[in-house]
Amino acid sequence: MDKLNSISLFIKAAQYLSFSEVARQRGMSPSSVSRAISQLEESLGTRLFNRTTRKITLTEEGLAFYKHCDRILTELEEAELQLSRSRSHPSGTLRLDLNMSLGRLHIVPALPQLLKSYPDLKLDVSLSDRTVNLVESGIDAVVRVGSIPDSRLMMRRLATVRFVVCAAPEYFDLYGIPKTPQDLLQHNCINFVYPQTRRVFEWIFKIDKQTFHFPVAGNFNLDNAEAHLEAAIAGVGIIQELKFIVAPAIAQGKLVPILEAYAPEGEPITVLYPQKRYLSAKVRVFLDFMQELMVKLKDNDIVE
Amino acid sequence: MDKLNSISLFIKAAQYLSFSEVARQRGMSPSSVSRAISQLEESLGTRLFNRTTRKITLTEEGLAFYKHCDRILTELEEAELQLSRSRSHPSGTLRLDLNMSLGRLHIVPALPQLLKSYPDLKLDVSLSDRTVNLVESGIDAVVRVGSIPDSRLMMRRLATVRFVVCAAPEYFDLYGIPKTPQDLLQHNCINFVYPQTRRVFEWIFKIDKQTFHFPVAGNFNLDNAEAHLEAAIAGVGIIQELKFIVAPAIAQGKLVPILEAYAPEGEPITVLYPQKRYLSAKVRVFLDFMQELMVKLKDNDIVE
DNA sequence: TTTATTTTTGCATTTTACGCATAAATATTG
DNA sequence: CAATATTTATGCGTAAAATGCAAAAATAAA
Repeated sequence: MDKLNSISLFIKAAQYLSFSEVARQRGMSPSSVSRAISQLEESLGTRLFNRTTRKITLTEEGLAFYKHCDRILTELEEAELQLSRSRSHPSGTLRLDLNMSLGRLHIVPALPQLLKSYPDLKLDVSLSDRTVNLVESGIDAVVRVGSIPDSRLMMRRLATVRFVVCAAPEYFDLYGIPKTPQDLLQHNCINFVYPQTRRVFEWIFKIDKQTFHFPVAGNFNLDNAEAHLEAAIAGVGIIQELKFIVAPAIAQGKLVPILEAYAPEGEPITVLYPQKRYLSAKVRVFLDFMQELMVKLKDNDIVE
Repeated sequence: MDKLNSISLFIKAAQYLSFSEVARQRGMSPSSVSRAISQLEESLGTRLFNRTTRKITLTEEGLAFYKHCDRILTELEEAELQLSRSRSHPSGTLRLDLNMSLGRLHIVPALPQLLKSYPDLKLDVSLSDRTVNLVESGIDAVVRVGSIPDSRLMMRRLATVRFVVCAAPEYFDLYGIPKTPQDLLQHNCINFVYPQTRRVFEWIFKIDKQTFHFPVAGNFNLDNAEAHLEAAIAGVGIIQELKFIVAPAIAQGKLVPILEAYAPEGEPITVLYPQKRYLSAKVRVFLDFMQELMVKLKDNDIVE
């Protein structure tokens, strides 16, 4: 018999001074109660009840133990209650690591709304694109753009974001508008370099439903997506960039999209979080928040 | 797995952040630890650890639960420690019910010594000769003189006390000294009446190794042993009384014993206490105290 | 890239718990 | 005072649970 259960039975027995009554209330046989208490006494090495075949009374030691244990069980219940509360009511610190660009441009601006909805929630947000160890770093959720290698983490695919090829209208005025991917070879294409691997991002196009990786040339390499954007706005050259990065500039007429017929499959926007079972409230709430945010972005035609 | 054990394992795991280490320390297999924690999480409905196959870290909820439970387990240990202390170190109130005469004349005067030896001990003493229900009345031990009907109580026979026939020297000066029990029929014998049953105590003698009950006559009946004694000292008549009652008066020459050759078997002095298992420290200490007291009485030839 | 460590899971075995029937003892009731 | 009913304790057979081992999966370290 579970010691904690024995103690719980002991407490009831001490209150009702009857094993049978406890047995009735707990839906078990009187013999089980009797045995449970006996074993508890054995393990404590102390007799808790004085017994006759018809009556039991607490020994002095039993009374002392009862007072202790009553409080202990209450505290344990409180501890469990707090857990179940934190399960339904998000609180504590939610630690996030967000894709640099998506985070800065779209998620972080929306996060105050999340805090407003859950006043007990605190946020600890980092922006990066590296692979983080959720377990070690204590991070609760990670948002990434692009395909993710398999891991033991839970993944939820939120949306797809397309690549857009574009440049400043001034650039096109000077050098003309490419009509096919091949035309890009005659243009100054600003390459993006992955900060981690230092490898140059290969432009992608879809021609007749087939996807092609397309090395392009240029005199300006950058390893930061927003600097990449700024360079294009400045008229340095053409870029292929994720739509959520260039969308505001396009809307403002600072950039003009081209080659839309050759747009490749988009990249997935994914949120990763530890284990599925017993998802904590704060992570659950963040997942919902991201879903809603994606709906808004979809409405604005920024993601799909 | 016992929930309390699971919690204990959880606490160790939270401290070492390793199931294997806990398993080593507790001499069990890592799989058991893993399963115990999993089941605890299941029962709480909350994930306590973030896991990889090589590392575990506490979740925020796990940390909160850890803080709670660490204290709870400590308190439980304290409760058990207190029990084991009270088992070895007598404290609390020792409730006694003592035979009226033996209690008043010999036990109560010695009890201060017991209190001196165990400063944490309190005494609650009643003097009576009735049959008491130890369980219901909450009495820890009862001292009785005379044979005891079988019961579920533990009995320890401490000594035997003889009956003594005696009277004041002034009485014998007036009426002569009886030489045989039969001679008593010519004397004024003060009868003792049992207060409960109102039956007259029948004098007992041993003649040629045979015990005889012997109704004697008199004009003075009493239901109190010490009043009985006082009446004899006053020279009213002859009494047959327990030795521990008359011994001081005999020692002082106030009473003179007679018919010692016919002295019957004595009455047992018995201490009764509940159940044998897990005898509480205070009762154990009282039993020892009574043994010692009886040794002294034996040395003074008051009991045998 | 290889090695070693750590968590997890399936499986066979041992241990433990549970309820029933029964015994023992004692309040309660007529 | 006797009969009845209630309560605790125990033996026993069955059912459930825990345990350790072996092996798998995954990852940190070398």
